[in-house]
Amino acid sequence: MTSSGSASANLARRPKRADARRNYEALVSAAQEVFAEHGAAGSLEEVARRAGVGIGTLYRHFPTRRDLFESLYLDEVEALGRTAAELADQPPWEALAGWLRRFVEYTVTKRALAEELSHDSEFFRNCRTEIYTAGEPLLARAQAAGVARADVSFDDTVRLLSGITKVQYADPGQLDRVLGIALDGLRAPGSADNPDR
Amino acid sequence: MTSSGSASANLARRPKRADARRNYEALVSAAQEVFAEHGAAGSLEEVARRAGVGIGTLYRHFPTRRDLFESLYLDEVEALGRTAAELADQPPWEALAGWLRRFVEYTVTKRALAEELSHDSEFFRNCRTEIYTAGEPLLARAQAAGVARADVSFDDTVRLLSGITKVQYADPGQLDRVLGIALDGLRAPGSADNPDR
DNA sequence: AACGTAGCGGAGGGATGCCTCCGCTTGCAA
DNA sequence: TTGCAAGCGGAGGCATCCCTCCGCTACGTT
Repeated sequence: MTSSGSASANLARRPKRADARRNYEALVSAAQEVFAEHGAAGSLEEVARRAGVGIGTLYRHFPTRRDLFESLYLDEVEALGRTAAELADQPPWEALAGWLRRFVEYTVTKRALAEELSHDSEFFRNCRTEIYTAGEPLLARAQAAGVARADVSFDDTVRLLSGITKVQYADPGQLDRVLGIALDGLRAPGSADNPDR
Repeated sequence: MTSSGSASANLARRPKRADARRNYEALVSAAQEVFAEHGAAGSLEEVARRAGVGIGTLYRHFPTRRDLFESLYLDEVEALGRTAAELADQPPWEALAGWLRRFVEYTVTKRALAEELSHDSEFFRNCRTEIYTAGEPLLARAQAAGVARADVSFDDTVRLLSGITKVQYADPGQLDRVLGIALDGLRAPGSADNPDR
């Protein structure tokens, strides 16, 4: 199972022997660190090093770089889908804004995903689909309710937010401010209940 | 002259012998291509290859990677300064928006700059300063005139726009739309003359 | 306690990048 | 035309990364 994958598949891949699972987990979190720091081009040897594990071990668990990416992101992408479901009973704008905030919060530590999202691998095409399935209705609903501007596609939105995740900020507050600007730009011109500004 | 540099310095560096100047120019434009494609980590050997020049030649003209960056960006950063001056007689919002659009247009083909702008080298600190000197007053003026929201710093603005330059777009129209959203978010809530939406 | 095997680590070959060094080439001044 | 310094190219040493392979280790089972 190397390309299509859904949640259960990811779980099923977790190895069973105790030491193996320990290493697997160490690798995943080392990889998150490394890719967050250096982007998708981060070195696999550094990942192994940081996980305190031989390079051979990394390659047995993740025969290709892509396998490693999959394990990193599949869970999170699905969580994004769940978040969308949970937000369904919020008012349209709050639902959209909440989901987008979650989107940024998620990818900001994982620039590699955003980086890769435009690339053309089967796996990432699936991730894209899953994300779009989750988020697009939220935008549509907000637009239908007249609280999000109508001349914007979900794709536009994702790219805008992806960009936001890609730069470094002086402090978390700045990210919040910048994100606030973007969300505000997304808002329909007349739409009222202006919260905090 | 490897660190501080202003316009004339950059011009002065241009070599005089005909073949040398030819190579220098080929290198600069090859470097623009390569860094636009691969980001700041692009390979110098690829630059030399693409310029049709030996690697030794590259290193004589640009002893360090940074020297190469300087030559690429100094001119452009200064052009950004000049643009700010030219826009000074426009209404506050148009001046700000125009400059920011120019900023994006400029960096979008040169992600490397945005990438490096946060790093801590003397040269890029100078670029930053120059950019801030050019743009900050435009924001201040727009804020004073009540057409740009007041709770935003110029630094916030630059990061937002830097982010926008960092993702790939399906077509130029999309970049325009996304940029439009961002600029709209930057706008003061009540500010009237809504142009195109 | 003993054993079979899943799992481990890292040596090492191939590729690529960085940068230096030095013998050859060539533009141009006289 | 000639001479020579400025300029050129690329071989090669060093570092890093990718990925494979194989002898050793130790987990969990019986």
